[in-house]
Amino acid sequence: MERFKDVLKANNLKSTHQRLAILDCIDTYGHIDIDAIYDTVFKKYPSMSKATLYRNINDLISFHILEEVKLPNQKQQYEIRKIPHIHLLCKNCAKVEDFFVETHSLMETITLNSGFTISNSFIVMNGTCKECKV
Amino acid sequence: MERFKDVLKANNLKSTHQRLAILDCIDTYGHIDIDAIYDTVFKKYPSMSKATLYRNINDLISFHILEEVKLPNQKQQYEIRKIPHIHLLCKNCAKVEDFFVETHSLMETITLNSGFTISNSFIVMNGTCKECKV
DNA sequence: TCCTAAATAGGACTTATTCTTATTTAAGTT
DNA sequence: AACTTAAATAAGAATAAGTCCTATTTAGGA
Repeated sequence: MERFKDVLKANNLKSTHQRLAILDCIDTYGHIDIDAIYDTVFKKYPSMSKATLYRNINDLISFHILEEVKLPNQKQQYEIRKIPHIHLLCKNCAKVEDFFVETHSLMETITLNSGFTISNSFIVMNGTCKECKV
Repeated sequence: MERFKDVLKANNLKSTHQRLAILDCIDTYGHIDIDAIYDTVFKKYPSMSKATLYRNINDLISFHILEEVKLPNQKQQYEIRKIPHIHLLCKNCAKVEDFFVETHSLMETITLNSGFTISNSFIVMNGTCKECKV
């Protein structure tokens, strides 16, 4: 929790209960959509309005504290910003797993052949996780 | 246009004017969001309702004739389904470019190290296109 | 403890999407 | 070419998602 206070302070944002609860919730779940955040935080702060949630999500994204996670055929999810990584999505159980892998050579190939200067990438791999395999 | 009639027929879907206009529009633009599709098709068929557009987009996706294109910080776009490819998004001019590149070795690395069985991937590279570079 | 800019609550408002039903149409059959 | 019918559409109601407004509250520095 303290780490989020520091992050907020570093961005001149006040550490309100709502904000901390939102960050804590997203951190706990790893990847979560807006309704699930609302349900979770609402249990702790029943007075919190949806407007507050939406506003905070948007603010935290623009301060690069949160990041969108866009998965195929799913509602948008959110995660705490961390070291660049890709997402593995299990088609069976819908679990989302972070995975750290070097993508430089792929980016280089693309840069060389496309003329694009690539700064960052968003990669989702769709498949079946260990647990769901027979 | 004939090719779309064939695709629809192969899926037992009727070739309505609206459907063909939607497919033609998406094909022309390459990547386009729902409002832009509406504006374009509406010019040709002012009687078309939004419900028809939404219904068709969803149906065409479930028949794998269309695919979602989810880009960072943007409204969802749609494209005609084609050979697997990745998307290059220019941060400057917002242009979306299709790019064909071999991703097997990356997928293999991930499979080996994660235990996931990967079936397909969604890759977006964010950067600056040729034309927007100085 | 005081002060003030920032943040929240709550509801109004707007935009996005889906649902419902009467009407129309594509396309196969005669 | 007319007939038939299941599929598709139009139009608007209904619902869901997201933003805006403003009076009140609060975090956090002095």
